[in-house]
Amino acid sequence: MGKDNIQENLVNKGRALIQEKGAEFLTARKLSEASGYSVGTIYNQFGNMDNFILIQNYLTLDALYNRLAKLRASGTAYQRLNLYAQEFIDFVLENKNLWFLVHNFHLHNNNRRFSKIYLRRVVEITQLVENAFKSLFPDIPLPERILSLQVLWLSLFSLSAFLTTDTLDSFSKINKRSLCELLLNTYLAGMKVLEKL
Amino acid sequence: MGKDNIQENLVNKGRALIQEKGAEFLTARKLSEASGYSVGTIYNQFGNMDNFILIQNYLTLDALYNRLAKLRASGTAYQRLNLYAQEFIDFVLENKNLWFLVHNFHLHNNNRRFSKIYLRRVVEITQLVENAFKSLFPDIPLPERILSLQVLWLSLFSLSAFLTTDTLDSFSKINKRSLCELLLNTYLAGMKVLEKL
DNA sequence: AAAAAAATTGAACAGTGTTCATTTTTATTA
DNA sequence: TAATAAAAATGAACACTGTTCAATTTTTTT
Repeated sequence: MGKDNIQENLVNKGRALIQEKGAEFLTARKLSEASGYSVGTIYNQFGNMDNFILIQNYLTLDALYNRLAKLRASGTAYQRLNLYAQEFIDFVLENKNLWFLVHNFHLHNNNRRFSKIYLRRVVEITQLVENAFKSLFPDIPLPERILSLQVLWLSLFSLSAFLTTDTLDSFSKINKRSLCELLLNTYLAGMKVLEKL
Repeated sequence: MGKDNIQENLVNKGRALIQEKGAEFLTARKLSEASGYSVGTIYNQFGNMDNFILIQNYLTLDALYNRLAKLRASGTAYQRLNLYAQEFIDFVLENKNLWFLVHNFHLHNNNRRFSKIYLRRVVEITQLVENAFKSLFPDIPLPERILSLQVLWLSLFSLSAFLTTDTLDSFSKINKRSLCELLLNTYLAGMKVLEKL
């Protein structure tokens, strides 16, 4: 098949496959057929399928970061945190299959760690929110503020896995969007109280 | 191999395998070798491996429920909620591989739903906590209280996936136990505030 | 003891990720 | 340009999945 930018072609084609048909559809052979490159070429480019998925997840986190970063200067700190949450939920719902893969992979990956390549993105997103946190909770010392932030962000992150599937449909008729918003608002209210103690 | 209670033998042997060697180790052939029964016998008993895993997860949730139910009558409502959380965290940390499988499966299952067989257990655990909630937040109307409860429980549930792996080690030096406890206490403090509005 | 029914088996099928000798393409040299 | 060397692309083959089902073994009934 075509000569230049094999890696880019494969990444784009694979991304389209995931978005259209779901993360489970992505196999080396299916990607080979869909892209026109041989299975061997995929392995020459990425080493193994885990690395390929890692790149996809990096791109997904990158896209999320860019969406959130746009809101960097909007409203008060409290408004901004709510806008971040809204945007986060929108992003996840718009990219269910990609987001499913992010959750899916970090659970299945052999070493079960955030890979360095996308740990950086996770940290960057955390720092984005930390700026809003700093204004909102000036009285909480930095270490504890970071801790509270990490707990909130990880809670929303892990809870968002449920947004990508219909797992919850049989458990509760709860609206998925309000699920995350209720967590955020209740948690922030709690922080505000605990701040003053 | 032996005649009676094939199903029970397979479930027990499989459970030991998961606990000792991890969920990834459990395959039809490995279970066959370890148990002495043929692969075909496994399929005669369970139909497919998904059903086998479903039974394992049911047993895990059953064990969790029993651990929590013991605390049913202890302390004040607030104390009890903290005891529930403590016990929940202990259980997860003591049964990492089994709990990993619970999370793992509901994400990978084809239909991506809580199966009926263990949805009931999840609901039962929820009701256990709802009793403590009722005492703690008498002023919140039932529908909203249920909602808040489901959000908290699902947050802790999804967050607990991180307790089963070392995924977080590169993200934060945060103690995993305090992770869950901070979520609980901050969320409860927030509910207490929002209750009075 | 013979026949019928039930239970157990494991080779075989289609799928997965992955490897690597072979082929093809590209770049370099004469 | 032709011959040679280096690099890149290939896909059959390997070891592993879950799953099936004709053939075997065991148990039950007659």
